[in-house]
Amino acid sequence: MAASVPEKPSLDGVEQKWSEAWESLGVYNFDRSTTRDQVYSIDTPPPTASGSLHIGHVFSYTHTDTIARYQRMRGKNVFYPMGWDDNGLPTERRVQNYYGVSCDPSLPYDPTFRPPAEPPKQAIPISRPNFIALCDELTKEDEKAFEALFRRLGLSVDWSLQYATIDTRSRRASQRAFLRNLARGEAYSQDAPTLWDVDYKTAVAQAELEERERPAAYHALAFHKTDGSGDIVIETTRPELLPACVALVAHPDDERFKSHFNTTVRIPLFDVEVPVLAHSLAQPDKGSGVAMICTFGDTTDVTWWRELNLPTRAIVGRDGRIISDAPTVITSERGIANYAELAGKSVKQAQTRIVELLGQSGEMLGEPKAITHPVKFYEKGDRPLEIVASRQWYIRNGGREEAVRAEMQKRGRELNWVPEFMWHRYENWVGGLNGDWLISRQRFFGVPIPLWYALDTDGEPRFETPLVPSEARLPIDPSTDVPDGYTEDQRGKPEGFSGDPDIFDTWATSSLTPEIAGGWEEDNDLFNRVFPMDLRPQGHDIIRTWLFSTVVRSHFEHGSVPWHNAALSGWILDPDRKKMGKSKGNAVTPLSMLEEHGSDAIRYWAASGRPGVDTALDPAQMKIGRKLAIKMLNATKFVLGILGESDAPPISAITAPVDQALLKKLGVLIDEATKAFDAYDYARALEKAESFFWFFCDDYVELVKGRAYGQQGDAAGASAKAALATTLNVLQRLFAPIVPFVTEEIWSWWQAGSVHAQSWPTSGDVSVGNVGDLLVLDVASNTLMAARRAKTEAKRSMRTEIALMKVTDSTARLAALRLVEADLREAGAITALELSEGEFCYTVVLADPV
RNA sequence: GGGCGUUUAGCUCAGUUGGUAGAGCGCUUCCCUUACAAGGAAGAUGUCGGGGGUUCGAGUCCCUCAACGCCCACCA
Repeated sequence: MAASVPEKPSLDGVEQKWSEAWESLGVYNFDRSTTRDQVYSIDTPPPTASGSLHIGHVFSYTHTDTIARYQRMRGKNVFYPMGWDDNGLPTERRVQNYYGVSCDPSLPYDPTFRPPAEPPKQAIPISRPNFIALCDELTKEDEKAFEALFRRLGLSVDWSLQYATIDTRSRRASQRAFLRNLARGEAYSQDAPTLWDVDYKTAVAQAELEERERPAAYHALAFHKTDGSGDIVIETTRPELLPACVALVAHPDDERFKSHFNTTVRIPLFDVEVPVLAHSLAQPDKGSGVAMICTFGDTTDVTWWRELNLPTRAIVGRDGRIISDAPTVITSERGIANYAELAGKSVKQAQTRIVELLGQSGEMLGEPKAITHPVKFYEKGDRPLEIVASRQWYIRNGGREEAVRAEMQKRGRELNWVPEFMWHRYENWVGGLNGDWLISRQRFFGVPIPLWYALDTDGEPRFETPLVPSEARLPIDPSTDVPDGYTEDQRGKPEGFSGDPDIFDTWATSSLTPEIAGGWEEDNDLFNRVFPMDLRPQGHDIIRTWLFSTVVRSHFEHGSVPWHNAALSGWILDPDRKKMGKSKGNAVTPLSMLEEHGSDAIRYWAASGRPGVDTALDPAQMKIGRKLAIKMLNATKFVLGILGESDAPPISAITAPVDQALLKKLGVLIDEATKAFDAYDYARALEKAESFFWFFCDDYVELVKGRAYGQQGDAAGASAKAALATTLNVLQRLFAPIVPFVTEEIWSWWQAGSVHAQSWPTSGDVSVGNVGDLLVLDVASNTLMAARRAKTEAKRSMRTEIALMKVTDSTARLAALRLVEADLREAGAITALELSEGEFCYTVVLADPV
């Protein structure tokens, strides 16, 4: 078809022009009529809706998009949905502030409730369903902004395939999956010591921990032996837990303490008698070699408590304060008085006070020795975690059963990890689990645990036999919905029922993204066409959470891995090589970068980052991307100008040796790019295509333009034109996954349809038979370069004529040179040519200045 | 303490069955060449982290050490 090239090609406005065209043409629509083997399905990460997108999102989502576009061109029907993670604490906090409301799950649903126009000073308590409705409303706005940015970035998502992790479909899937876990015995509740955030007042899972170096101090405390034979001195960083002490412990082989085992001592200040016990976890080289076990100071205490069958004497409440009632074992007068000094104080205040008391009583030896040590925090929290006993729901994940752990590790090995070494992180994590997956949270905004409990005659819940809704009723909210066989007026009454007040942790729902996006049990026809999915792209920091939990759910529900490939993206580093934190003031908004450099340039930068490799935020790389896009505009315009109005000759017209060589080189490029994309290495594909493209522009086009204009006759011209047209066409397709806007623009100048709907080229497409010698191209390039060098070194214009070129080279290379001699002559690289065999050497004589 | 990754030109990084060190940026010099001056051409630049080994030959394979980064671990 005749080309229609703009007078002055430009990148201005291509993002808007083409993203609108793609939407209206439905270029990226998923076609649900195809079978599983024709589908390529992607479990897109749902970004957190209440944050803001940062450049890291742009980076990693671009990687996925290049794969999606490649697979689409390979003829796959790409299932590329978008989710929004609007479920969880960030949204909860935002909604509270934005509307001036607070969630009270004990309140009934009010269908007429509307928040006031201005948030009131005093937060309005509302029911959980009302609260969720507001969360839904507010996150919709954020999601629109995110979608606009992703569209501008050129993500080839099918925007009709959207979900939010709090929407009805997700809540239903989350509750359904849980009820099935419950029915099969994979989910259970247990009253047990749990890591607890005292500010959020919720239990926290192992996967959500992080350690922070905090100042602390060793306090040396003397425990008097009850037999009067002296003292045992322990060192502790948490003297305030003395009333919760249930034993001392030392290593069984520690000679210093062997004689003390199974004797008793009295706790300083409180006079409670506790035993001295032996356990192999006690470390002789730590502190004084003997530790006090409290319920509970840290996770080791929990292990000791469980394995040594110790009693529970909890003193830290869920608000992080010392509870008012002293353990009943404290009976001495001073013990009761000392406890009263601590009751109601925060842990920190209690520590200050107890150190004073210990000083007065003389039971602390010397001054506290300041240290810093790692302390466990909830990753979103501000105060150290406490350990409190509470009833929580768990899903088995291998943390307590070797057999389940082995199954999870086997699933990990079934995945193709990109890059491969990321698998070690999974293996490491699963191998190090020390408890099952805690899924319940004492928060409001999230998917409610879909259970009620029958109340006995005393009004106490029967936790062992929860009341379970039928799947047909889902999603339910037990705070307002009523179990079958009961009426609302029985809520909270003896012999009545109560709803489980808790919600699922956000990972308990997002571990089901393949099921939610794929329409599991809602649209099984669709689900069977997309599951198990082909690709899970995600950050390597959430292997232990999102990736692992998704594997756990899929393993139990479907008996398979949830996807076949897991591609882990790297971090964006700021120019100081530090991980770019959202709190860092230097964070540039993605939109401003897209506006400044253009979407293709940003994508080029992103695609230059190898899979899984941390990459610096580098504006220089973006500028190169923009330069490439502009070069593509200009080169296309030029080549189309050479090709003229009539159709380009077919590939069979390619007869000139240099053209045959070009096609051969092009075939090699196609194979390399294909192999790279198949291995999820978009960066390598780009690198290869880019270097070919610059060679094509700088050398090949320069070399053959004269012949293509017809200066060596029609047949020779047709050969050049066919090679130019074929190569241009192929290059546009090869670049399409990386820089979709400029390729669509230049494709539209001379081809019908969207370039993104074209097939991926194969080396077979460009084969001209077993001909073409790459040596011809190499020699031609060398000759062109020798001519340019001579002009540059003589500080002469590139228009300067070459009077004579003497070439000494091998027989084969001289033969190759003769095959492009005419083209070189027309390109101005030679006029007179002298050839001789020998050591490689070019001598160039320039014409005299005019 | 365990695991993983990184270490190649001033900077950012390629280097895939072991075979004479690469790209881009930056730098120097030159050129308005009717596709491109927000461009083009050419040039300079490296004990490939250290040490040892295998080999005719090692940036590439093996051992070892070091630095940096990340993950994990029972952190009294």
